[in-house]
Amino acid sequence: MELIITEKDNAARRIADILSGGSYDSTRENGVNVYEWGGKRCVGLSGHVVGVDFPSEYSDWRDVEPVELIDADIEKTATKENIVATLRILARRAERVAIATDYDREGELIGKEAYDIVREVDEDVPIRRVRFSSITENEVKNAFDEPDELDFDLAAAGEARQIIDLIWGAALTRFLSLSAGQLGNDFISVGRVQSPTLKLIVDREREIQAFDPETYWELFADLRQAETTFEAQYFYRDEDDNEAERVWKEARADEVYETLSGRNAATVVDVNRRTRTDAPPAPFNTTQFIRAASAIGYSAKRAMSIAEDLYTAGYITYPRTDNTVYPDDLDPEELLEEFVGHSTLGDAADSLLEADEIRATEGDEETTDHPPIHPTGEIPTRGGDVSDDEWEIYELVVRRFYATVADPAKWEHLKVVAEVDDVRLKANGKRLVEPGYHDVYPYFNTTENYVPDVETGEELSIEDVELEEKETQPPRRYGQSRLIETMEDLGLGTKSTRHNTIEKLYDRGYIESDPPRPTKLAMAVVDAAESYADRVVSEEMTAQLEQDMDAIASGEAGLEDVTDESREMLEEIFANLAESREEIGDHLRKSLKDDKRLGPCPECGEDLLVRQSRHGSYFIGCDGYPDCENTLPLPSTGKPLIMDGECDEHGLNEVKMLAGRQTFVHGCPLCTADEAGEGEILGDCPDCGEGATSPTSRGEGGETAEADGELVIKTLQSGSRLVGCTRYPDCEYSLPLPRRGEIEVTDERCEEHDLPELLVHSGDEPWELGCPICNYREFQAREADSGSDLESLDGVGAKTAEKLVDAGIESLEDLTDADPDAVAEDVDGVSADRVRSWQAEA
DNA sequence: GCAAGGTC
Repeated sequence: MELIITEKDNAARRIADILSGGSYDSTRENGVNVYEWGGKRCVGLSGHVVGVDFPSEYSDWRDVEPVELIDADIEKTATKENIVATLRILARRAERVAIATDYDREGELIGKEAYDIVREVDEDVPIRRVRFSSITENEVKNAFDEPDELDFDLAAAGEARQIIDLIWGAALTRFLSLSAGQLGNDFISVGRVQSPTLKLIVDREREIQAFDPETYWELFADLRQAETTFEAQYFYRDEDDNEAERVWKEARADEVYETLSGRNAATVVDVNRRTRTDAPPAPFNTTQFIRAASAIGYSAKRAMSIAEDLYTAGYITYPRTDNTVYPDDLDPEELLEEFVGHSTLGDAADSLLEADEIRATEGDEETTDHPPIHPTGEIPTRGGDVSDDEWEIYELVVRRFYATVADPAKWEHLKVVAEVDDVRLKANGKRLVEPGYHDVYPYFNTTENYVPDVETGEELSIEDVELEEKETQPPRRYGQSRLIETMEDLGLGTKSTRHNTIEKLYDRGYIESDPPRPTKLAMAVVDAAESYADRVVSEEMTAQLEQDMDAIASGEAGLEDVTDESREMLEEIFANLAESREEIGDHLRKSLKDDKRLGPCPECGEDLLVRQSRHGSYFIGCDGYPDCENTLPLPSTGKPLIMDGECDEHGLNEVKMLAGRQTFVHGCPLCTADEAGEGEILGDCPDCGEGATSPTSRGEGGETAEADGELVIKTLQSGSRLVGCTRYPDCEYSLPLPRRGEIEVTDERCEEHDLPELLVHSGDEPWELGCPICNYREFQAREADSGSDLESLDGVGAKTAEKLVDAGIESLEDLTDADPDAVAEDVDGVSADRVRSWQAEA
């Protein structure tokens, strides 16, 4: 029997299909799929099935000095025991083995791990390596016709990385955790990838904190030609012909304002027209996919999770790839034909097929493991096979593929300069004269700015002059997708790990909110690392490791050379660290407290801190405990986040409760503690409260407890409100509330649902909303209707429409009336420019 | 209960 081993089940099935001509049988052993046909068995691993770790005598953090880990043995142990067991059984019966893991460095290491498992049970069976850059009939058959040998040097390069990452990560993580007394769940982690990533965020925050805003002025004038007016901006040109719009001296700004206001016409002195070609984008790699998904409102984690589901279901190709060049075997024309006749994606495919020649764009990176992300041609049904969110992501992938085979777009730029005495005004017009790929890929901003045709010498009347005082802005925080792009540029992490690394920073309490902001703890960890172990917060460590791995792979260096040198460097770091252990610990402990501090305790003046009870629920307690027993309650939904804003009355920071889509602002905990309405318990949750029968599991160990959900009024981050369950996200029961007006909880109770009747104060007369459940049906009808016409806009799907509705924009009419900047502020992932383009469309 | 890298 010949045994074929692949990196994942999906690849095993496809290879079996190709080599067997579709005639394979599949069985399951230990929960692992095995595909068999004519004397062959094919089994898929699940990535790494063994992992490196220290022997068990090193596992108690308090018993082992972290420095001892540097020279500790490192063992390989099975992490996927069922797969390893299956592999052993199959290997015993194999006469030949072919390793067909992914064609990249990590794939070679995973192949070597399989090799070692096979060798344990059979010293002699021939083991070959097959390499192919895509799973297609040609490539796979050729690879199996000419099998190669495993590249042990390349695998050793990967092993060196494993060893170095483990030693540095574990030793430094334990050191910091022990120094601050943070053991158990709240340990303080450090790593080759996570720490430089955290430093990016921390450095940006430092710039923001050090930023000193400067005042400047900008001047605008509306110019009119016949019936059309357009906006022009004052600018000056320095000796080097650099143009600048910002005026730094108030006197000069006033002077220009006087000149413009005192005159009623400007003379056109220059008209400049040019066309610009706007090339279609390259195929999607993971990073660019995440970026595009984030522009339509998906977090990196959510985008990847949906892409993985779409891949598993067979609708798109493998979502973890660096490749931006389609392989030769992808025939774009054939793939386009799959979409012909489709209700929403068909027309675009038709129009693309009309071209004389279909050629795809190419990016800079061509790799051998997986193709760029593209649709497979298998099309799901919206609302049936896939949810609205999944469809939105699927459509993005399809349309990106369309864009890569579409024509470039053409813009016409028109720059007009007009003068009033020595004051120059400029208007930049742009028109999309040939939409090209924008027709099939509506995710980019295509806002036009209309400036009429004017001629040199023409007189334009000045309609309106504005002088605006502005301030320079600090640099912006990294958004998740920008962070992932920067990581890629710096070589940090891989296509498969970057988004996980960011999640890890959230989990460790290093960053909060979105875009991520560093906690005090994060600042302290980066401080400490910069002072004592600069390497581990620098991208240099990865760059050096890459070089070392290349040296191992090419045979110029041995694994031991590289790991020994790395161990020596870490020894030196520990020699310096030892004396400063207490100092570092104090700084970390202080920062941990700063992250929890709300302000002075009204009873004793010590600090009020966010604390967690033994059961896991959050409350506010005094640092003076046990002398001061003052406490304040917090809502039971979500995780508290301390905001910058302070309550004028009590001097305490306001609190926001983070709970995904049900995130809401709780406010000053002292004000809200005795305030009626907000946070007040209305009654038991019909889904999971007392009286509801379904027992729900919670807490550690998964023991079941009596359900105890209660309904409260929440104000979400977006400002909209709802009646939701305190056990969200475990219980998602919710009832809608009107967007406007103050809600009063009355003493009347609905007999049927045992909930209070609600009164809404908006306008002159309060109106009775009544029992929120009784009103649900009416609301449902209203909500179902609202927002639906928004989806007619280019690039607005259910998800975006929902977010617009949350922000108070329920119809095209609302959208037209809205201020684009305010909308961009309120709605994640929507830019003011995009709003303007919708307004133009509406 | 440490890392980073696969995969789900």
